[in-house]
Amino acid sequence: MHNELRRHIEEIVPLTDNEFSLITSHFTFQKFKKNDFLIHQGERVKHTYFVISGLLKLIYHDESGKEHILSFAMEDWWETDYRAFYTTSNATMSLQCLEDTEVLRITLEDYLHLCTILPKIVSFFLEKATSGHIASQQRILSLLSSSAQDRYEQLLHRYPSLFQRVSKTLLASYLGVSRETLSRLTL
Amino acid sequence: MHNELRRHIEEIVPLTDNEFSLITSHFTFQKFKKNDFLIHQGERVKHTYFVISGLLKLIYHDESGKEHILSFAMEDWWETDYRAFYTTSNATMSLQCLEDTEVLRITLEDYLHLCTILPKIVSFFLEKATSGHIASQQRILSLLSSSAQDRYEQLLHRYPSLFQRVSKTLLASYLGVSRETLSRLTL
DNA sequence: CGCGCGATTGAGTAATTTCAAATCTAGTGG
DNA sequence: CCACTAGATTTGAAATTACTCAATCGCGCG
Repeated sequence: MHNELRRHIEEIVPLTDNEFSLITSHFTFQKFKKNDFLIHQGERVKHTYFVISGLLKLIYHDESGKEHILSFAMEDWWETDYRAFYTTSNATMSLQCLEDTEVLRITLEDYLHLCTILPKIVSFFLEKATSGHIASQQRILSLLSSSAQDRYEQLLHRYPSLFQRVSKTLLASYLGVSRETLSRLTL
Repeated sequence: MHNELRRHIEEIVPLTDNEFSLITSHFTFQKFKKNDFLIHQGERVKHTYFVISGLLKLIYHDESGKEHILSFAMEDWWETDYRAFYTTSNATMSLQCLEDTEVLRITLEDYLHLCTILPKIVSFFLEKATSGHIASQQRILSLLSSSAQDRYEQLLHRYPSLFQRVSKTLLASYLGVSRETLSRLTL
């Protein structure tokens, strides 16, 4: 069950068996059922999660109770409320399962410890943080400059499997439009 | 003129004089006039820029010619078209001066070289990439869940100096609304 | 067969955009 | 000191777009 993690890390930095067991010793395996919460808005965020299988949504409930989707997290994705995780504070978002999901989780303490004893993993995390930053910028760009129509097409082109795995209602709240508006788009 | 960079890096990782001169040898100082372009949409992106003084805007011109502002970059900020920079490809955005601006620039080659010979700088860049990622997520969150009104207040609360330094038109295109709409908001 | 969930459709309402005109402001030269 | 201009901001009004609320449709499952 750790093989996915090794393959994933080795796409960026090669590892010896010893290094990899050093890594796995910092992670804990955990299983969740559909609809379970990994992170609850308002509560302390202790972990970052690496998704082995399944699907998560990172969501924010605004004052009026409406749900906004910041991101989906599927196989090989890292997800958490990063702001809360790195500052050891309370979550402004929730992280919830859309399917039964298996993850590896790591605490901030273990994350920092791992970076100390295995410096090359820092390069890996840098690569991940960078690509995450780039992806977020692209998302901002599309929110600012593209119509809901175009954003929908971009999303489905990039992650075709989402169309199969999640409801239109959820896609709408990722795109930032009401489900009725999404429904009226002509593909 | 490199002192700003040293102070900035040492907020995250301490440096010896030798280490710092190693760093500066990888950067080049450059001055720009107001309205100059550091990056032109469509052209190759060779550098990441550290802003010593002045103010930049990272913008995207859509098909209809409308300008969208992804980010402002002021003193101590790092900015570039990151996607294009890391993949050595052409810019989808432009980076332009709103004021006379002084920067230190580094190429991807020098960036990677520096990471090799000075591993502790990787931790610094990781910290920057992480906080950049978090900031982008917060921006997405506010685009999805807050009214233009609230976003405007959040922006001015977070960066009060922007109100002095840039026109309302630019703030509007950062917030994702027309300048007329911004003008009609009651503060 | 009927229930329940998600998706769609309709109609009225609210918010934003667009285009145009008017106003304000800072800097310039007489 | 004042008039003038260029650029930025504000205001007005029509047109577009998206939202909300409600009703209907479609489909899988007990």
